[in-house]
Amino acid sequence: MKTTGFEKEAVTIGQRNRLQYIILGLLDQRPQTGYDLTKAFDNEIGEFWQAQHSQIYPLLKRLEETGDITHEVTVTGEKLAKKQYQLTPAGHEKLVAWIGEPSPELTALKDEFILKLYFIKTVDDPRLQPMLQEQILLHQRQLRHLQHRQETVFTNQAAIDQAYGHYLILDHAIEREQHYVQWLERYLTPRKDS
Amino acid sequence: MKTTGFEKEAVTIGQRNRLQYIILGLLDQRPQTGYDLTKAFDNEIGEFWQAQHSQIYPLLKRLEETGDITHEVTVTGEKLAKKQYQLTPAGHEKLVAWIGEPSPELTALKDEFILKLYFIKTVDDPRLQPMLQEQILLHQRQLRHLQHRQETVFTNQAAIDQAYGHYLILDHAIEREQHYVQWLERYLTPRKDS
DNA sequence: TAAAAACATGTAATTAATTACATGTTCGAG
DNA sequence: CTCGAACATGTAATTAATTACATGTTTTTA
Repeated sequence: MKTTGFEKEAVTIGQRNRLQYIILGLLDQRPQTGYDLTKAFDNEIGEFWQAQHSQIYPLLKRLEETGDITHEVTVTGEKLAKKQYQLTPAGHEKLVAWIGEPSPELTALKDEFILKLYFIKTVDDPRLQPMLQEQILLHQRQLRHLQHRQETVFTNQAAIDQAYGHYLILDHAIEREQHYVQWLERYLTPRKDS
Repeated sequence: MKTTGFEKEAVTIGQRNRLQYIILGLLDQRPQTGYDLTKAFDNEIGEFWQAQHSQIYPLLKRLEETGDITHEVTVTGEKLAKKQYQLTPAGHEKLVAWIGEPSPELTALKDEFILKLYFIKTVDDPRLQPMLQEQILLHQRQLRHLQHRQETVFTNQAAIDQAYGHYLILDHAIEREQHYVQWLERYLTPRKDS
């Protein structure tokens, strides 16, 4: 691959760019604009992946160049032009291929609290208990948020059957937060009543 | 901050650069070389943060410029010069300040398997069960690895007392993997005996 | 009806992080 | 004594991701 001299002409997308697959997956559900895709990260996708519009718009352009998506312009009102993107057959294949690939990598979790904990050397460090308390509040809040999402999104069995994967990951996230809180509470020393 | 004209002269390190604190924290334990720090990511730190030497060496240079660390050169054998880095009082303060700050952000977990699951729409999708099986093997392996680490690193109470935070995060990681495997197994449909 | 919020789309600058390039030394095993 | 593994330190190129800059339209609400 180093001797052909053609590599620079190819529109290449980094192998580890997983955002592109999220975009393909979202567009597989229905045609959407860049704005719509951006909004999706405020809602369900936001629970497990983050992206801003400044990353999405350029990527849409690249995906169109690689032939994975196309767009058509629709005009709302007098002059506001929206670009509705949709998958091409090639884009759909690419999505299916990605889902079918093995996922042999462990999550690279980058939890700042865990990082700080590592540098707490002794059980009686006065910073430990306040840190645990802060994290309990944080994760209890996240747990309530996730439970609320589950209650509002999956109100009946039909909703679960139509978006089973989404149901699974929300269920997984809820359990993860429950266990996180339980773990934190186990190491929290109750404060004395004064 | 936008009108002084002096900003460009300051050596600034991005606010979210948490690798610098890992380096400060590791150097707080004992003076070390860039190579030693890199090795630390192959071992315990590697469980929850990743960095290559190509990121570490330039950062050591910047931390020295900002006055957080200093180094002295020691020669091994005939001519191999090692740079032993150590914290300055300013660097120590910076580490302490960071640990003392609140950590109000949730982990941005970027789990490719979870991402793929989101796009599985129905319970009878033939890709689902193989995906669950693959992840069970992956997380069982990780669980065994973590348990082995715990058994070898924390062989007695004294070891726990000296590195309590490390003990906590290893304990946390083990429980997280246990729950992950349990969760996966719950959705795994047993294969029929043929 | 005026203002604010939401809709809509982009680029620029910077930083973080990975992969590849590049070089040389020391130590231990065979 | 030689060869390979581990020690040791850097830079370059690329990609990913965030924050800031930049502009304009439509809809809702006060």
